[in-house]
Amino acid sequence: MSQDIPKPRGRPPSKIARRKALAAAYDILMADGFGRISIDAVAARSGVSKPTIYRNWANASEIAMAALMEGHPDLADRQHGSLHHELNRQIKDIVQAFATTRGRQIALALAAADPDSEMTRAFRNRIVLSGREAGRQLLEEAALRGEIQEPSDIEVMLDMIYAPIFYRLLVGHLPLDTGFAEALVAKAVAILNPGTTT
Amino acid sequence: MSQDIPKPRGRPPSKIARRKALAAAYDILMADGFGRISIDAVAARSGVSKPTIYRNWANASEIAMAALMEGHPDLADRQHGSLHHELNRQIKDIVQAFATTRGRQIALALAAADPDSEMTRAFRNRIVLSGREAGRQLLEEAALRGEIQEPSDIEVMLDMIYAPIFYRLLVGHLPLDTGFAEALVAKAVAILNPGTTT
Amino acid sequence: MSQDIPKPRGRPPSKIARRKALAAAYDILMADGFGRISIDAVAARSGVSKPTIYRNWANASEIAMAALMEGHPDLADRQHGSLHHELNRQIKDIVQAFATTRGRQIALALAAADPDSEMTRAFRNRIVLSGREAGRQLLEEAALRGEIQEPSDIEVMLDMIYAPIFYRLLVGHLPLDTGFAEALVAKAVAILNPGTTT
Amino acid sequence: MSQDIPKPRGRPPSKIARRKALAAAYDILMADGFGRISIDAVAARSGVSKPTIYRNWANASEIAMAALMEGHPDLADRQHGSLHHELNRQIKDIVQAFATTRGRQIALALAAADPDSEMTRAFRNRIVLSGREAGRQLLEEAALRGEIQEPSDIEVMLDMIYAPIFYRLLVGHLPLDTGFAEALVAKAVAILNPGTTT
DNA sequence: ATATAAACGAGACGGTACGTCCCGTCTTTCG
DNA sequence: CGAAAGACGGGACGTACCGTCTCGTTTATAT
Repeated sequence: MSQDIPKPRGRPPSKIARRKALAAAYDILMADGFGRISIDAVAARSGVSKPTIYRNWANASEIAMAALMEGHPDLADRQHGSLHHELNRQIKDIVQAFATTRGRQIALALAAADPDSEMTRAFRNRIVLSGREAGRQLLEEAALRGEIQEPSDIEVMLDMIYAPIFYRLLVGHLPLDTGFAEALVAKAVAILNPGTTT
Repeated sequence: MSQDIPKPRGRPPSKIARRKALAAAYDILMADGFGRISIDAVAARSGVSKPTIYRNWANASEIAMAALMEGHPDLADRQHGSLHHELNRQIKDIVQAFATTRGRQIALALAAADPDSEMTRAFRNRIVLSGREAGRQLLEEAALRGEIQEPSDIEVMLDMIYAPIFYRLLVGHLPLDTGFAEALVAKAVAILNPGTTT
Repeated sequence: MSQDIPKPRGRPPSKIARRKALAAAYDILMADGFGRISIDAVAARSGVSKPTIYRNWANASEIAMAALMEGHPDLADRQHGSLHHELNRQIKDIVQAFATTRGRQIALALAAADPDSEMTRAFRNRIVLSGREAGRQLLEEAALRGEIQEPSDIEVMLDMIYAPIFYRLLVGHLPLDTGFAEALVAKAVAILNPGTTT
Repeated sequence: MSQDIPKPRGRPPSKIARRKALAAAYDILMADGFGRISIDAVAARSGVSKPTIYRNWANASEIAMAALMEGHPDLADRQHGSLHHELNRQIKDIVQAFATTRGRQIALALAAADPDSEMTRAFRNRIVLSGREAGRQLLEEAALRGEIQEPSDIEVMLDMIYAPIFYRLLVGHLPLDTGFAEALVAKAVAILNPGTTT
């Protein structure tokens, strides 16, 4: 039961223009940082006109988020292994993905974005919360396997695992590295599996 | 042991101007939000001239952070009680302090600030990390009392306790309320005191 | 033999904005003088934005000169009569045109202008030197009629006739009036037609 | 013929400060031009404080004029010779003095100055009109010697001789050089001494 | 084929804010 | 007690982007 929209009359939106704008935005983000992105800069660098950019995105934050979402690595490729092992692998991946220029730009983009925007919600879900959701699955499966008890307050638990990554990235008081990732996972597993001593 | 700085020669900086500018900046933050603060707006609202503002702060972010630091509640007034009780009290205070317009502006200001600026470091230490440092003291004292073991990886532990507050504030996926604070503390104590079941 | 300029692509410059800015600049010149003109003042008075003004003129001097050129009376309407008569009429016209607020602003604008600017050259030719060029024609025609000899050093001769007007205007040591104009022409004719006694 | 002012009461103004300010102003004029002089710049370069400068001069134009008057060459050292010879010598001196950076700054200073200021009048008389007054003396003496007739309209005559120098300096349509000086003098003498053919 | 409609680039528009410079004044300390 | 030092309110500078708008052009569908 496909939707019955009559084919639009005029010239269709150019996907080439869209792609060129996104590529230029991404380049600017990597080269100069989120604070230097602007519609004018994207237009100048991409050769796409400002009105066309505004037809696709509402402001500079949105095109930045769109550029950061494009080609975002999917960290959800789960495999079989112990919870500790799987969580360790995932957290390390996320930490590595965020401990880059790109990660910093992601954090800045999220902070600057209009929290009520549709694009912001999509960005938040696709980039910031996707790892957290994958983590929820890991926990639920581990509980099904009987590896851990069904955790109470799972939302809080997930925040305690995934928030520190974002926190170190933004606050910058301590490094965001593999050692941190391992220690974080160890602590998390200690709560989930109270038998083990930290 | 007073420092032997020779008295400065010229007209001293006007503390009145400083105060007026900070007050205007604070008002703008509360009324319109961090994204709408600007040197022009602060100058217009305060009656303080733009050059004078620039003599005191380097840009709009800095005066915003300064305004948010001024009169910041000191959450470090420790008392005696069990770790759980004290931590609960402190986290609830912080959550209440941040679950306001002001808290949101603090998070935005920190995210937008130049991470290498002196003012940013001061802001981070005074506002974002001060609660975390007080928490470190609580943990260390509890260990001395034998209430908990000396926690390994204390930095990661502290991040797991304090990061989720900031995380919910910025990401906004779940509410930042008293229930959350209690659950957070319960989880933290469970790690620190492995005898108890979650 | 029309030029083959391809039609310009984008939105055409608004002639209304241009006109409004020039009118405001002219008003300021007449009311407050050249020393008080500024891009900010022109923008405020005209309702035209500063960037638009900068798109049309490089600085305050240029818009002042442009405003003074607009609607400048053409003093070159020659008629038939003796050299003395025609020169007298022309010099009197110029003196009258310059012995006003507008004349004073013209002198100030020329003195303050960047001497290498294109606009300055146009202004100089249209306003300051146009009378001098008309004078050159009068002299050449009088020589053709045999009324005077072909004057040697005609450039110096023209300077001697037209410089004193500008000189009195700027230096202000003596009035710029009709009597002066007549005496000036009498002297000039005396050089050109050496038969007559001064 | 000393004036009878009662001796001033307090500490006399520092002539050293005055001199340092004037020297700095002169340096700026020569190095950067009239358009770049400012009280701030003079204060910074001279080490003299702004209030002290304001005690001596009313604004930047005045200190510029004062600096240009200081050490101004006196072109009035008359000698004996024919009018043509003496006038030629003087005009050449003036042209040489004005055909320099300094000459251009003098013209700009005069154009920008408040025409009603006392300092402006002094500057005008000392710098711009002093040559003209010396020229008047040359003419009067030549008339006494019977070398020329007593010229009618001597003010206009003087303007015709001295205005073209200033005119070429400011308008810049033709060079200000020795050839011009000689042609100018030749024309002038031709009027004053109608016997000779131009 | 030929309208017609929509998206395109180019580019000017009014507007806001930037960060700097200089003005002329005022307040404080020093010699 | 005047000079020096230096901050003050004020105002203009020239630039960068904003988001909108008018153009003339191009590309597609519908007649």
